[in-house]
Amino acid sequence: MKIDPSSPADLSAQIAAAIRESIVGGQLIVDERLPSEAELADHFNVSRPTVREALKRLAAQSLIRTQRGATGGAFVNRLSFEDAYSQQITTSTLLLSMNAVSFDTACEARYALERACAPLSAQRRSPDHLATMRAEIHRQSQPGLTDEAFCASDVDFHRALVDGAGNPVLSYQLAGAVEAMQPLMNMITFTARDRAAIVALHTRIANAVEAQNSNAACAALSDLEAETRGLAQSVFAARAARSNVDAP
Amino acid sequence: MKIDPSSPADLSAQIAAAIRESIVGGQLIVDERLPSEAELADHFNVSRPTVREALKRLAAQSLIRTQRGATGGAFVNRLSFEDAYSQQITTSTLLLSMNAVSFDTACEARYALERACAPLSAQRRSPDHLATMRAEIHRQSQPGLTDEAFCASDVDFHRALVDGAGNPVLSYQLAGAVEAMQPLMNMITFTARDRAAIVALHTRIANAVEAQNSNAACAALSDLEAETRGLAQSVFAARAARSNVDAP
DNA sequence: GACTTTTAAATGTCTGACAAATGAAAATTG
DNA sequence: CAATTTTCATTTGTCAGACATTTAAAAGTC
Repeated sequence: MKIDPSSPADLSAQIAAAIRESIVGGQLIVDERLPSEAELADHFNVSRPTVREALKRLAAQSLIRTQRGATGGAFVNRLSFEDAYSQQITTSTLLLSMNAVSFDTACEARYALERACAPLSAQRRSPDHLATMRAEIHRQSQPGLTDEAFCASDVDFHRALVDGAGNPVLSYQLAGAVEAMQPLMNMITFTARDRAAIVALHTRIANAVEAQNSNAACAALSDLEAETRGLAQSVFAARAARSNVDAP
Repeated sequence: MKIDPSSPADLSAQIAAAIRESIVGGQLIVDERLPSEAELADHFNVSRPTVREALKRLAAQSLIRTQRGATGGAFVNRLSFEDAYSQQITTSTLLLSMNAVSFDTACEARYALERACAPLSAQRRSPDHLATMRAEIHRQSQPGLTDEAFCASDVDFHRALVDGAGNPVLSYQLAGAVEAMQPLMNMITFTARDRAAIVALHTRIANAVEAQNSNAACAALSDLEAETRGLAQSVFAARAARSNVDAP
């Protein structure tokens, strides 16, 4: 592990990269203890604050964890699915909100991915997943539900569908696609009729999954995609028309 | 933006979380300049090194960038697709390598997701994507190619397939699934016969995509999945048998 | 032997300082 | 006056040294 002191890049960034390579490359294994900050500072010929900045960078990516005390130090962290989920969601959400990704593009990606899960979910879904889907459908039918609560329930419904596939890697990959859509969906006002249509489609999906009919599930998902995109389009069109009148 | 000095969590972690919330929540917009380190230290009642550790955490997630000089400082960063890709790949790779995810589980997820892209790719692929796929197939047919180069070419082929869908969000989501498999694939030794079978399947996929036949593309992908899983199974079985003899 | 105290090692934080980069203002020059 | 150069203030990057806090192991005590 070497760094180049004459490089224009920050020393702490270089050190973080060097250690990261060692972890990704397998030279440092899970739960192994890194040298102490003082030893690292010595090794890289930098000061302790610089080493600390490097370690904080790695901690931010959940690559290491630190522990105080006599036997403390920095340890290579086992990246849990949970940590990976939340990183994935944060990244996806920011990516969509900061890059003027159109609603259609995000929606298309999300439903394409969900249709990839549907056959597996239809095949393997547990009673638990079905129960969650039914419960969320019921919640969505309640009158007086705020738009945000409706969207949150929508996310939970789709998560149950994805988790039903019983493949944690798939669940992880889909987490970003499903959750990152929520802020976009929150921009939509759902009328009672819109909600009824969505609930009906959710019911079709749940029925298809329960009947282990993957074709029907995919078809229902496609219809839901069309419904969602149409809904968004009319909302955005109305908004654009209004702003044209307000500020000609 | 407030922090709790009596909390057991690191101050730098708390400060990072507070700023992150402001970015994700939209209080800080892209390219906006954060207060200087000295001002932040003042605001949070901590020292500058502590603030710096917090900022490095955010920089590690590409949430901010820093610039030196008179008008320098920390700026909210527009998360580029490129940055998001590489974060996604790092996270996915570590998740697979650290969590004893079976080859089958990872493989199933990957091909399920690719089949989600295939219809869109068949519909929209540009001549460029087709050319890349053909070129990689040609490279894979070269004798004397190392196993690692073969795997790298495999990844490039599949990336072209995914990018053919013309949906950057989909490409981003798939990047992790495709690239994270490479280390697992690298554990396999490909015989000439294995390679021929894979090249034949790749050709079938490319032909189907060129003919805009999404059903054929999905079918070929399913066959490739079966081929890959079978291959991995026999390799791992042979390895297990050998180690049983070596160390009874 | 069980309990308490001490101690050493490690991270967490602070203070103060200097170096280096950088853009803007001021001074200089044609 | 315009163009160029110089100066300068601001800000991040780095360093050195110190103290606080936490933690587990070692030493001491009953």
